[in-house]
Amino acid sequence: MTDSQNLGHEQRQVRLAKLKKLEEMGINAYPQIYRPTETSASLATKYETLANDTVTEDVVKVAGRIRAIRNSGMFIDIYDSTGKVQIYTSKNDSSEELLQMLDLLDIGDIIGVEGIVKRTKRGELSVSSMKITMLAKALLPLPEKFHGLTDTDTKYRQRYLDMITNPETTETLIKRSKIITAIRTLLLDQGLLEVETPLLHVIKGGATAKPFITHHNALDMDLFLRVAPELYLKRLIVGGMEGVFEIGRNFRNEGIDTRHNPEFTMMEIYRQYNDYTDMMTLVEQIFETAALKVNGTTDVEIDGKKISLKGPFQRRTMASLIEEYAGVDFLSIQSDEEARAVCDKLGVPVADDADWGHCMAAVFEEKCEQHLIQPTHVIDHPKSISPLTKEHRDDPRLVERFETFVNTWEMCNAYSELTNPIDQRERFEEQVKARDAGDDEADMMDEDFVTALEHGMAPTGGLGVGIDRLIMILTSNLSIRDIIAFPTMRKK
RNA sequence: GAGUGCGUAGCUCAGCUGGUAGAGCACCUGACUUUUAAUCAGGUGGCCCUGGGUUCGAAUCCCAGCGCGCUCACCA
Repeated sequence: MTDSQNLGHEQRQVRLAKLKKLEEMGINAYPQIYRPTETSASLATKYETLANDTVTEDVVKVAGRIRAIRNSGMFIDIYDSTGKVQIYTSKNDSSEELLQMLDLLDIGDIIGVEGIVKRTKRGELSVSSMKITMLAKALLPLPEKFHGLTDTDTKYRQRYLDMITNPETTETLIKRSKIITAIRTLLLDQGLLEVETPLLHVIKGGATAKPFITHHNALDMDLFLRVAPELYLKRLIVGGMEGVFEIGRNFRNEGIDTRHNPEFTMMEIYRQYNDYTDMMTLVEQIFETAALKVNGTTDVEIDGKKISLKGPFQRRTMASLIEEYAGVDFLSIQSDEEARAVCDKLGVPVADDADWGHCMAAVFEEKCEQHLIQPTHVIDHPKSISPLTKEHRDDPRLVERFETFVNTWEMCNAYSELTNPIDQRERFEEQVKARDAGDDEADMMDEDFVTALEHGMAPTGGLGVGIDRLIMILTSNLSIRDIIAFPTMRKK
């Protein structure tokens, strides 16, 4: 970046001069390796009982980034991944070499320090330096440490600066990693197999969403970045795998806001001889396990709302929620025309050719979602908005599907998977019709997938979990950009 | 995509109804073997986001653009 060369011009010049001086002293300011013997945390544990104003005889090596220099270098705070270590250097009894190095240090430098463990009069556990080794000379100044970095643009574009100056940013990213590990462990323990399926799709399918399109040169063929892994994971079930899951990125070419990033992390799970009720239980296990693992409790608070992730979650049919919040018994409506008239009366906008199912979904979104704060499985969706879902065993207008809502956000989407190839072909044909009519989010016909079903797929339960939103809930963050290390940004 | 707010030193922010740029931290010089956002004295540092316009004069007012936030639309 030519940008960085202009940044902090004056302060950069000062640091370059110090770097030059190090070179003249025969010091490599970016050495190959340094191996500390202790961390901030290990020192704190080992010397917990060391009394104030006490010097040990223990020589240790620590390393970290300089965050503060006080009293002309007498006290230096360095931070490693476990916390702070104070470095103490007395000018009175230090070598010429050490004092010279002291002069060349700046806030932001990464150094290694070999010295003796002591606790100062004021009670700060410290390393009394004998030798300071430059491990990485920083040429640019860090943001001010008291306020930290607050400019959102810089936080997202230069996340490392955000991490260095705002510990909660790092904590959130660590939690993110732990949540995913906890879920992965749970699923592996249940005997599921973690698999990988293509990100480059020849046919867009598995979700109603606008895709990113890219091009393969050698094949001279357009490809879609996947909007969902669903259709490939099901092929693995057809092939005989008992249960599979994939945690990975989906790409959807849609708007960016506090809950949407163009690439986001989705987890999908498929298990033979399960239906959607089994998937509800699995959702509860996943949420509870992740919460307990990273927070030690199933209680969370987000946006001032207290939420309990302890299962079982309430199950509510979409129809019953509509009845409660909109006062309409949608199941008694017989025709598309009547459904559109009801929407009109409720002030819910729908397309002129919207069918009964689309109307029902629209009313649910407008009138019900906003009330779903505590975890709720919304079950039994209309068929026409669910092209990959098995028909409901009690009502052919509905499907065996649920979406789990928390804090009004859709967290999960799950079905008794559609396995009937004849039915699946018809559903695809309806999607193609919608697509031809201008709905570029509708699915394409996937002949190869229908062929797979024609070979026979066992009854299967499937579940998709929006991992980013789960992480938002578990870390009490209201913006997806705060739980993704590098959110998508406009080119500067 | 629409509405709206913001953009001033490396960072965090002031800057009134227009009069030619400020603070704290950081940086430099010095003091103090003391600290915990160390302190004290002095100093350096600015394409006031970009481009137009109004005006004797614009960081300030107007228009357009760029970037970011928020809300809405689309969606998970």
